[in-house]
Amino acid sequence: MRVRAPRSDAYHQLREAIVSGQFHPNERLVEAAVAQRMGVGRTAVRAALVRLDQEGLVTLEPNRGARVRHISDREALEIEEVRGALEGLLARRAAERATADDLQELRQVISEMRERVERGDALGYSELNARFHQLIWTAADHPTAARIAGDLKSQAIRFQYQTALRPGRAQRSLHEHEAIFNALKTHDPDGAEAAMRDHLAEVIDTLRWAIDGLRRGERWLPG
Amino acid sequence: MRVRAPRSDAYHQLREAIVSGQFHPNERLVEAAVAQRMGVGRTAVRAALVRLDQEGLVTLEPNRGARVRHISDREALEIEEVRGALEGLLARRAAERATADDLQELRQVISEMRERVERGDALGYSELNARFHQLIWTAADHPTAARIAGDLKSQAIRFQYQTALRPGRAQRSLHEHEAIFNALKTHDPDGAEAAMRDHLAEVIDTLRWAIDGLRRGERWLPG
DNA sequence: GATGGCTGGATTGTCGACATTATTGACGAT
DNA sequence: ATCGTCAATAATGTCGACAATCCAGCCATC
Repeated sequence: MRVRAPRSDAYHQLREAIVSGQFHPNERLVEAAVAQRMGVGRTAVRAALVRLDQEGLVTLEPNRGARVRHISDREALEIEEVRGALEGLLARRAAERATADDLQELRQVISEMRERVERGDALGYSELNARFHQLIWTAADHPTAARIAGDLKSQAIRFQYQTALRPGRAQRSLHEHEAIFNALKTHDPDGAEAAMRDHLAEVIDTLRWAIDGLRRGERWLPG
Repeated sequence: MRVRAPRSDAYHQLREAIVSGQFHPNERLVEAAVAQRMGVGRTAVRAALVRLDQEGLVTLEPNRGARVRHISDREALEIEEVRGALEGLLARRAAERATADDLQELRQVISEMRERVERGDALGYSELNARFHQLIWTAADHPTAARIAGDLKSQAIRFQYQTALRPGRAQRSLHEHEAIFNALKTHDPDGAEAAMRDHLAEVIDTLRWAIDGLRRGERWLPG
């Protein structure tokens, strides 16, 4: 088995840079500049841009180059809706086929989440949140749904803080996750899907609120 | 407004060729050959292949070139499951916001479908089926979900005959579509989603059956 | 006969050069 | 001042050539 080149390849490097926010939305990505910055040829950058365009992280206009894709508020909500539908499916499947090991790991994550909430560590909670969902994807064993859900998550990443850091959100989120876990534990597909959909519906509501708030000029971020 | 170049571009041409079955699954796509066939340069073909790879119609292995992606039976089922989830969402939204015009068009399609079923025109029915779903996407006004559902449909196209031409399938399919339409007509989101999910679940069952049948050597296609 | 390395042909990957296309800013006419 | 024209510049799009890689068939060896 061959170990893949760590991350010298342009696609992963550029993808990481975009997802981690090193480029602003709508920022232009000039091929030559990007190529130099990552120490690869322009050819590789071009290929990466095409992929990222198809993936929705970049927009590519003929003869006008590439920009980091700007996700509108409306689109962010759409993305979360689709994620809700997909994660519902994944939760259902996970409830059907989760192994004892899967459940054990999930239990652990839940308990760590509880801890983080108690000490008010919203960022740590957010990481565990991601981990929780990923464990479900693994248990569900449904590559098609998982791949699409992953792509969507990357696109919406810019909005995650607007929900995660909302005061009081973590507590409710924890309850929702516990409900999901309980359904998985008892291998209850309908329950798991319903709990997951409830959860994502809450996220969407929170996001909608946050967006409306921002639009009205409200400021709630620390600092 | 600018009219886009009809289809001289490699991506659309190649995509069309693959979706319409001019290349077999697993067939190798040699860049030079494809380029010549479509009268474009190798560069354009390369770009097209990268896009199609990301889109799931082609697999691209480093240094080993491109092949038409072979969708396994298992994956076809997965794709239909995801489509079910997405189309459920779309149906829900369509029920919420379908205009009188949308409903009028849908009514028309349904009545043509009825006609086709009566005269046993399975292929004509299949076309109307596609049209029906597309009208729902339009009414739902949800670009994100519609785009993804469209991509999935392209991937699974090879399997559509295995359900559509199954004897007796058309009648039941018609009933299911009528149920969906009734829910849309009364602006009943829950009902529309449920009806759509039932419909896709039936499709999946049929597909599962067809696959098992083929595996046992059964032949049911005309000719 | 099976195994393992070698070689030639075919194919993909990359680079640099150049053509094509947008964009910017200056300049002059109205 | 405003608009349109036009040249200068910067970036993208395309091509051909070459390097790197893979693969099939051949041959020597056991």
